[in-house]
Amino acid sequence: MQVSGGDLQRLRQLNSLSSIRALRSARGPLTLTELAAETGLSRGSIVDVITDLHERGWIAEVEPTTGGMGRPAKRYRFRADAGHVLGIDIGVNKVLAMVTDLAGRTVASGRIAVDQRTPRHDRLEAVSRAVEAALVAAGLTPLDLWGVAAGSTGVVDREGLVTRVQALPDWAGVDLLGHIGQRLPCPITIENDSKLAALAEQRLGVAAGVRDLVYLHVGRRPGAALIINGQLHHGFSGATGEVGLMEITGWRAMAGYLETSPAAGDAAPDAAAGLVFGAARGGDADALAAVEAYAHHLALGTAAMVLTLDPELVVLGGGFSRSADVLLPALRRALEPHCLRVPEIRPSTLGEECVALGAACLALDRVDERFFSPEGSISRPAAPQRLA
Amino acid sequence: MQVSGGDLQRLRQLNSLSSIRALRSARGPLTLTELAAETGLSRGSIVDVITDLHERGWIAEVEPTTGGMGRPAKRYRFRADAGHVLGIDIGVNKVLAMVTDLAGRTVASGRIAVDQRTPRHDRLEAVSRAVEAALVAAGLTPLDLWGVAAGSTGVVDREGLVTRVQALPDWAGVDLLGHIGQRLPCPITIENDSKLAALAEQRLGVAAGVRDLVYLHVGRRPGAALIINGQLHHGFSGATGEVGLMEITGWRAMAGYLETSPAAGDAAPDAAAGLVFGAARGGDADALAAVEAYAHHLALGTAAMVLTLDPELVVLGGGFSRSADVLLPALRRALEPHCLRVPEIRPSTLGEECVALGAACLALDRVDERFFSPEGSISRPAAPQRLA
DNA sequence: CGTACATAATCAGGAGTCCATCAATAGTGA
DNA sequence: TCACTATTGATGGACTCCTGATTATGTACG
Repeated sequence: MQVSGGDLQRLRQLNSLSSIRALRSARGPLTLTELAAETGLSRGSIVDVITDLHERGWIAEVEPTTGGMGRPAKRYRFRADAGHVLGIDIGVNKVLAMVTDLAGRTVASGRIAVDQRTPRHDRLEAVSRAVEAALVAAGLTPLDLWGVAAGSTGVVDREGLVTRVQALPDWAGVDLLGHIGQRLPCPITIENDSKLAALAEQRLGVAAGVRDLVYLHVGRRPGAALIINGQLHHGFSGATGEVGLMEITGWRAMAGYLETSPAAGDAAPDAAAGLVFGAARGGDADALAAVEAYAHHLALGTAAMVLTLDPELVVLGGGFSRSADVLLPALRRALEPHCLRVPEIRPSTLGEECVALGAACLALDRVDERFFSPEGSISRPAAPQRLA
Repeated sequence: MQVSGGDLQRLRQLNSLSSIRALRSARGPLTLTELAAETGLSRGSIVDVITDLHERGWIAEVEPTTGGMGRPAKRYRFRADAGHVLGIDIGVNKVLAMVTDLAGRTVASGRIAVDQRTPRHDRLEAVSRAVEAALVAAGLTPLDLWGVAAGSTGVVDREGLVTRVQALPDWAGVDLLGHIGQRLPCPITIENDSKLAALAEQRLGVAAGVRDLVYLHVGRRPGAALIINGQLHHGFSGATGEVGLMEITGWRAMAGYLETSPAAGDAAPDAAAGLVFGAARGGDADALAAVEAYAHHLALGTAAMVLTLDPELVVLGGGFSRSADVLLPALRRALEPHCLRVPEIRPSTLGEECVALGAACLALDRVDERFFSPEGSISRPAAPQRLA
């Protein structure tokens, strides 16, 4: 939107950008003719632009195909391996660092188990070691990273400070930006974990391409996140999707219906829900009642968000979403009386790596803003110069 | 974002755009030197661009100022009168059509009183006559309009169809797009009235420049609208801000606390609220209790939206906002127990023209997209050619 | 094996836009 | 009337893009 004209170099820069965009979003490599058609530029100009991009290391040539009529065309692809980003999930039970290339493909990862009682210092230490391991596995140094994003439980404000945490006793106020920034000299973003999971689902998962969605994290600690107009909605102080704080939704205690159900027997709290969902699947009356009660309260908070935003889709993520076959129909039934139109509800597909994946997506978004947007400066690439 | 390179004309187009943007957002007229500084272009290029725009009728020259040192500079301004848009408020009690220029200044308006029982056909007829009157007053013909937007009660879907109305018995399903389009040959947008009021407040009113806000329409029929990331949030089916549909908020009946309060005496329902707010202002216990009860329920729905979105601001509009001195503190108190952070709350400032003004803003946004955005085509202006 | 055909790459000429520079112009103030 | 100041106007050079013609490199077929 804010494109601000300029001189001839600027025009060349814009055309380089269209070419890179075309190559990035294309399925496979493209010929010069295809690129000309895609960008609307003439053939001669495309040749100029592409040779320039090739020299600067942004794109690579691919073997031409044989067997067609006429002279085989040179083919070019975007060099997704020209740079890498790091996505970090700082969870309650694990720390997962994941290196991806510029196309978002996972290259390597490092994972360290922790638990709810791991003290702050040790958890931060685990972050450093997981990052280290992922970098070693990918054969990269911190200097090769173009961006980093990390997800943490709790409310994360605009400055990257964790302001409010329930799951971890000593985690509030932790300066993740500072801790990670000490080790990695590149742009860093900190974000709430549910928000990153939502982003991952919208980019790579079950909500691919959906512009407005509500992500529900169903688990022992419920959460929610919003994607509005294709973008993560952060909110003024980072506290979006916190409808669970309203007492009348009953979100704070609703997991108790599952954990204290007779169907759970005397299983440990973190195993109870799975048992109850299993029993409900088998038709157990107690279990069905517990799921019904849980869904009733989940629906109260969900309805508040759905009625507010009128989203296209609701995505069910988090631990309990493994039992979506039981939970999803119950939730839909419980939503009916509240909503004008109950949106489609889909269970998450990305599994337990979704937060780290979402973090990588966010880091890639920042890279896009810096290098691949008209406001950015592909003409003066900071990192890729080192390719040459 | 989607700027797609191109040839030399394209560059000129982008530079024309920056110049027009600079002139539009400037306080007064600008000299060529100021324009060069603003756009980053060289002096010579600015001369080219500006003479071109001048010939095409987009800008006008103003008298040079005398009294300064050196040769007096030519000064140019954007011709806000190069085009006009129309904003229409199709309300329960009135139809208001308002002609504004491209800067959003009201040029003329037409207004026709109706009431809740006016049948559909007559209300549509009133729309036509109000538009006619506004155009006559402005000295324009339908061909001079570059865009129209109209606001109606009820849920408005993406196709401009009014799908769900409570206030007007026979209004559901009305084809406003068709009715207006028959008379006015230009792009037309239909939108919900509260949404337009919210937009007006964000552009011209008390929320100027705020990116995320919740607009509360407090009146006999409550409503809400959202502005997210600086843009009106329409939602998948147009039904955003409908938290009042949740029974537990009590929005459907909360106006009853005011209308049936002993402090209202036996005033007519539409006058009761004003009396009660007045009595509350004077300290009457019954009235205070009624306001408290009203605010309690208003806060339930508001909290749902605030917790979902974490907006920077809540704007209080609609009829009851005239009593914001009483209602606003009560609402803030009632929100406290629900919210992490109670956002700032401000009463609306635009008065009863706000829906029509918001409609004009929306129509202007569409004009901006068509003419003044990189995706648009200022190079091939449809309407302004007729200036010459 | 050689020729016809199809597609791609390359090159040259021409046009449009922007920039830097310098002289000319129109005011002010002594 | 004469300096001083800031703007205007004009010229040449550099860059990018487009068009059209020419050359290169593969397949198909007699």
